[in-house]
Amino acid sequence: MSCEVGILVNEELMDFIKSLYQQLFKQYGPQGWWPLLRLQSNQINPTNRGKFTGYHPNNYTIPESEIEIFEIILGAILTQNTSWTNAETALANLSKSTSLTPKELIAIPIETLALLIKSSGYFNQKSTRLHIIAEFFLNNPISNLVSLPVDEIRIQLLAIKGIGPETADSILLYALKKPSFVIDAYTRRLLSRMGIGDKSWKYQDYRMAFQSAISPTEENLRIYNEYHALIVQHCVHICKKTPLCEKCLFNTTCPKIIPKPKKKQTRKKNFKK
DNA sequence: GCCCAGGAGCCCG
DNA sequence: CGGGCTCATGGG
Repeated sequence: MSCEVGILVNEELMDFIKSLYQQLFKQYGPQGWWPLLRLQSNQINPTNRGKFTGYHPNNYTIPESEIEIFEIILGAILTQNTSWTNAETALANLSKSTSLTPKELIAIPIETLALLIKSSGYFNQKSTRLHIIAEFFLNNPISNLVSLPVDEIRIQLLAIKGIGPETADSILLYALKKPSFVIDAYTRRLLSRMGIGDKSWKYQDYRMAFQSAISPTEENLRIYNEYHALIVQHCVHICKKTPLCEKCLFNTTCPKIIPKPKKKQTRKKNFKK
């Protein structure tokens, strides 16, 4: 199925991808990604955090300002390999100490930044990377960036330390409203269990499969937005690491290809303590 | 205590 | 180019 210049996406696969979207949307409805702090019904505090109230189903005008765009960009970094709950707490802390602008973010010392975002994990890495990203957006104003073609913005984002393919596509799609399909671990898991792809498939192979089936146009922007969010919704609750196939809407059609015994998460031996 | 969460970079053969 | 390691908190 794969070749040197990427996978061959045939008609059957494209139909599958289009059909998968229809079924997910019918099951779960509009998801309203990406969440914003201002849409939280209450301020984040120890009792309401993690309730994911910042979503906005059926409202595709979000984000509405450069501040909100930058908030999404920061959130995309903070949530890397981290639950949104922990990233959200970090973002709320940041917003209390600064307006979320590149300029003000750079003014915060790295050490201070690290303390503010502690809850998101990897705080030493992420604090330095937030500085790098803030500097990029200071030198490359969003108003200029959005006028460029999506592929060109993507290349620029990927050149920034701390932004890999998934984060770049999340920023393009949810912050900059550019049609770039987001692939994550959930997407790979869902597709592989349904018999699509194999170990040779890389990020770009999955991305191209989706983008061949649903072309990256302005009019498909909403579908890109919802599709990724729907996959997350489905995989968090049903197609989990240990899947709940009995509750799954694809129960009768999915081949349920569950790969090998999962290897344990690497854990640092703590000798000095 | 364990596993996991909306990854990415770097190093090494 | 692929595999393995590192980063690290908070919730279940």
